[in-house]
Amino acid sequence: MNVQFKKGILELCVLIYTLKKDRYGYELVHSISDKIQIAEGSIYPILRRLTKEGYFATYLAESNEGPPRKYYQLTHAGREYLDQLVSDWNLFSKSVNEIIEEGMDT
Amino acid sequence: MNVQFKKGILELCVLIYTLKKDRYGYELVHSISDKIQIAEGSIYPILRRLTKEGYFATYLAESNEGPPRKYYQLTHAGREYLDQLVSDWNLFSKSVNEIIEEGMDT
DNA sequence: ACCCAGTACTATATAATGTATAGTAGCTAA
DNA sequence: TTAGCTACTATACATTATATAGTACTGGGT
Repeated sequence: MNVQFKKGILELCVLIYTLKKDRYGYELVHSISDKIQIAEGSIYPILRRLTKEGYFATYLAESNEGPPRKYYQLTHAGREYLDQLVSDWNLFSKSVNEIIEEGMDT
Repeated sequence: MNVQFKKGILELCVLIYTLKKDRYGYELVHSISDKIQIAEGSIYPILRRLTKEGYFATYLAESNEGPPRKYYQLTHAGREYLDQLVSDWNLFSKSVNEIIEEGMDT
């Protein structure tokens, strides 16, 4: 899949998946990859950045399937940022679709 | 507007706008900016790259409103590439919308 | 006891691309 | 003649997805 299209959207995906429950990195990679193929190396930098910016709180929890998991919990600021991103996406994709429709109507 | 969302899409926009008739750079900047705000510095590198890759043929034409204009004409390969990009975009935006719908249904 | 696969995270370097900024140059109108 | 619009070029920069490598824990097969 077109790599450039993903720019900015992975952030949105990560935030959405943490909306209903706390998630850990490895889980996010595989959940998101069901829809949009991504690499492990893409998720962890995003998680660190969003945490640094105050959109996630984190805590460690033991696992019986491997090393401890770092869980990411959406903060209030994170929720607001997510809403903004979704709104931006809706406007953006609408504009792109209009350009395509107007340009391709044969 | 979210800068990252634009990555990869400007290319698609440029190609679409040259589908019905040949265009020059300055014209493209302003046409596309009606829908998605972009800078002059974004368009010209794209035009040079797409030309280098064989998706555009170019020719100069005089203008009575300023310096000569370099027109960009979509090649057959350019048309095929555009079709591919639109197809990629449709799949991508569908996936993103599914993720948003599934994640935000309260 | 040993090795391998799967799980889980971290760190670094790289590639792609939109933007900012600056510069060149032609035309028209006040 | 000067300002403003038109039109293109070039360079440096910021952001972000990826590739790659490494650390480390668990459990199963031999």
